[in-house]
Amino acid sequence: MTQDGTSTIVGIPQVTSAILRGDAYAADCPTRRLLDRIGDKWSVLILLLLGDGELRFGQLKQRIGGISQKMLSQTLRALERDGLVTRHAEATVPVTVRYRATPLGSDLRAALRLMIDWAETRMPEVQAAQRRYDARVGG
Amino acid sequence: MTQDGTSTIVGIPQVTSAILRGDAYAADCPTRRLLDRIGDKWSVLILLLLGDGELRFGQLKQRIGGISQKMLSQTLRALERDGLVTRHAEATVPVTVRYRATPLGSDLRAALRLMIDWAETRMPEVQAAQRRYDARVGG
DNA sequence: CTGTATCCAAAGGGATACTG
DNA sequence: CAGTATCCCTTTGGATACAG
Repeated sequence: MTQDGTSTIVGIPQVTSAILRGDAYAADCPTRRLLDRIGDKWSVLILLLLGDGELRFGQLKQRIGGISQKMLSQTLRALERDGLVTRHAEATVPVTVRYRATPLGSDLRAALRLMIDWAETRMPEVQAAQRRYDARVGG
Repeated sequence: MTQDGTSTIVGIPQVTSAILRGDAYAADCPTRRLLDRIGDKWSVLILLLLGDGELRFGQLKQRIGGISQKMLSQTLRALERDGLVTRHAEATVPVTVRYRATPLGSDLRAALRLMIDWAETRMPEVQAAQRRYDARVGG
């Protein structure tokens, strides 16, 4: 901890160890950037879907309601760059592209599942809390 | 599955069961909205910090590098509304406010920890993948 | 200390058109 | 089919000022 109350962490800052030490999270922490990407709206859904095996671009697009071609393409490229999915293009006419999760991506998917399961099972409690809050604020 | 290829799910759509059925995720699925909020950049960090016990507004602000007063305030209110954190204001001068995670919030925090731990331990692999990707695309 | 309100710049992301 | 490029509107979020 430096004198101004923030910590300067070299190498790969570990957010959890920063917590244990009582340090501040560096704003430019690589782990935080990665966290932003993997917690991303579309990344979560794509990884979840790719747990079932290979899927084609169009299949992903169809099954993720509301995603635009641009965002799907963009997110897939980011996932590929991070080593979370692989892309295989077959030279058919028209071209066939298949995406699948890498072992690294599958591992992340397992962690994300927990978050998704939480959201699904706890949704009623969240909605009840919202109603209570709104009633309290509104009244 | 309706004829246009999308599914209309009533009540609380379950994304995982939608996957198992091969249905599309509804774009307006409440679970997806909740997922967006809990995967949010700031929510994750706040919940992580509140696992240690109570923290004051200023302490949170100090320990989360780069968060603005506006976003901290805004995110805390959203978390409170969802029943994930509680807010206790003491009528001191100036006022003292303490936040802590609810049981529901703590439970979510456990799930988020897995995601964070993944990010921290797998970061080297992700960075290696990025270098490989950039080399392949650049070259 | 813990907020809220406002302004405004920057980023996100949809729609559309086009290509191998 | 599976993208890329562009336009442009919308949302996000920081900075600042102000208040209980």
